[in-house]
Amino acid sequence: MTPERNKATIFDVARRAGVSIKTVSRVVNNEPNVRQRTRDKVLRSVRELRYLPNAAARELGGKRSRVVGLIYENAQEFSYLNDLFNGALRICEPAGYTLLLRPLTLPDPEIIEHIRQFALNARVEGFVLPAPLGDLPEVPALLREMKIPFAAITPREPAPDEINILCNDEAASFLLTELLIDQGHRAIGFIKGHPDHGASAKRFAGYRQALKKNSLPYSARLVRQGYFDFDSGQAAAARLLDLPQAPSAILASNDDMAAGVIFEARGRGLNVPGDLSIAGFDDTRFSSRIWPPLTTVRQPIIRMAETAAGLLIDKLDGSDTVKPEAPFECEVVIRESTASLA
Amino acid sequence: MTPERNKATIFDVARRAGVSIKTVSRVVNNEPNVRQRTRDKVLRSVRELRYLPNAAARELGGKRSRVVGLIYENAQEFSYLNDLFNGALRICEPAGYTLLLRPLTLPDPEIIEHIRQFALNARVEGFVLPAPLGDLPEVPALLREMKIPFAAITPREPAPDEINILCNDEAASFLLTELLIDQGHRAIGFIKGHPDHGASAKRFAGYRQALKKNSLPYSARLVRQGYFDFDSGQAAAARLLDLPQAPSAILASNDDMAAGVIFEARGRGLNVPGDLSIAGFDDTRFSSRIWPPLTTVRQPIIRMAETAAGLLIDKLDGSDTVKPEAPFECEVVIRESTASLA
DNA sequence: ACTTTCATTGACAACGCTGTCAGCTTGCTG
DNA sequence: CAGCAAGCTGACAGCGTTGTCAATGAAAGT
Repeated sequence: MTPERNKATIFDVARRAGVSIKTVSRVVNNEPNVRQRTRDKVLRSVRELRYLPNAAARELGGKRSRVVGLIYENAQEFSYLNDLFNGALRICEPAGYTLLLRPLTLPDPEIIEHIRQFALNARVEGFVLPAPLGDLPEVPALLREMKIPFAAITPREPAPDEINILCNDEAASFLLTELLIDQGHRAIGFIKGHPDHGASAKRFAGYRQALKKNSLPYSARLVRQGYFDFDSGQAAAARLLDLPQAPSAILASNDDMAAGVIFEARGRGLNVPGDLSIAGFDDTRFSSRIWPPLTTVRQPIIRMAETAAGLLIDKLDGSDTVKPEAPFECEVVIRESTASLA
Repeated sequence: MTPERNKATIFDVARRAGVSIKTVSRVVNNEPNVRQRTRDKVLRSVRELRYLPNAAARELGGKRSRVVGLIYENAQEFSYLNDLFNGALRICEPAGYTLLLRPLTLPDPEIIEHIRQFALNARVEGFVLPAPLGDLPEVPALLREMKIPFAAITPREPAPDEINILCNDEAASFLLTELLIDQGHRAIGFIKGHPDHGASAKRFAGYRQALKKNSLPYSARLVRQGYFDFDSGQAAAARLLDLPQAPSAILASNDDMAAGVIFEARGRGLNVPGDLSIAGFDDTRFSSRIWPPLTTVRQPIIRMAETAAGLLIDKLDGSDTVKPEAPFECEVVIRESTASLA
């Protein structure tokens, strides 16, 4: 069934270069102890024959599959997943690694078994582990037990000696809240994110800090629990707007929920941002395309995914240097869903 | 680097079952000519040892990689891609196939080379080929030349003897247009989709048919070219609304463009659907979450992807029966962006 | 009972690479 | 100039399957 492929094998290359197959192997794998002249000869031969090592033979002989797994929660924002995948792929492909995706549906009592099976079946050498999976304690635990390295993207509790890609959510939330305060808002509603996501707590913390720094009272009535989805945002907004002293601005912990807030406000005939300012987090594809376009915070997901994949591959390739990365900077994007209090 | 894996090999299974490795191989691969009693013995042994065939050895020995490739245009709607991937994965995984994704950015003069490299590097045995890639003549041509089977999803020109997954876009477009006509609209604007997509022509054809059937005049001024993206939808809407006799309803060839139309209408202070009815195609994740929720058409993408992957795998596994599939039915979803003409 | 036929089974050689280890060169050192 | 370490190279044995083909067993025909 498999169509005809690149026929050249390591033997062909070796014969043409007048060396042994082992030497070709050394050159192809960038191993030391090959004279420069020999190396050149081999490389020329490789080029001329368009030699491509057979991955199956490589794995069988060498015990390395060069497969990186990306597991993710299926309910995640598509644009987040897309950025994640594209970023990781951009690194894996040129490095000769295969990137394999595996969606997971939460909550899932058998999630551990699913991941284990995936790792075994696909012979995954290392995982990219985006939020919120890195926040479930059992997932990192499983990978440690299986001795499979992973790069966690925005985990709640970054483990030292492991690869962690962080982002200063808290600072961004602080800035966004201050923006609203600067615009004159005093009663600022806040919709929390899903409690299983590490980011939720950080975003909430930034909100509280900004209130404190600006000597505004914190009122629990102005804070509602949401779950990162549109519906929970809408429901939370409904309850906030029903308040006797309704907020003049609402900060939602992501854009999906912020869209829900806009939806609810519109349904009540409220003018956004005239009657209600709304801001979110994430800057998804639609954030700039709903009416009004959303003030939000953008994470450099693509670069974060690239870095995650890059560090992971370094580790798989045997580099022992564990350089802790500085957190990535979020960017506040100001659009038309927020305005000064008249 | 590779962590310890399932250690049992075919030899272990064979020894335990008291047969030769070849017999185990036959059983595992569902080959004929094994007595039922022997088969049972082997299967029990497989279960007890939790035997999992080593994919690398399998490929090396047998020339079959069991890799299915899914190439797609990176600019596609995320929810479309997500459904595509999830549908295909749902079939591939249990069938023992690996599903590999490869985004492509259009236009790309080297697209052929990119696909060729991907097919070679990843040893892809068969492709799932969603629109609009199946509509570029060179892509199917390349795959035919490489003798790699593929399943085309909604191709413009379905080739006989190949796997084609179709959908009655035209009929759906017809229904949607008639819906607007029934609501009393007479001047109905239409925004065409990207000319490289086969679906664009079909959706336009359905629109024209509905006008004709209802004896409404066709006016080229009411038709604008779009490119399936938000901005082109907004721009087209601007020109339609600038018309001396502006339409009272606009049908956009997808929801992204319809969102652009809503955006433009809002910017002009128009009330949707009071002053302008708007409908789209695709029912993306946000179609029901913008204000007002969009009347649109939903394709059963997941089922289409499942069918595509299923038929492709059947073919790869050597089934020769080429059963032509009936087109999938689209579903018109009526929401609040359309209303009767006052 | 004696072929003949076909279903069933097994022995063994690929498949294309990497790991191991031994052997051959160099270039120094004393 | 012998002696030795380090650099370089190659021979060869796996790795865990599947493909091929020969051997065996059972059923059927004469």
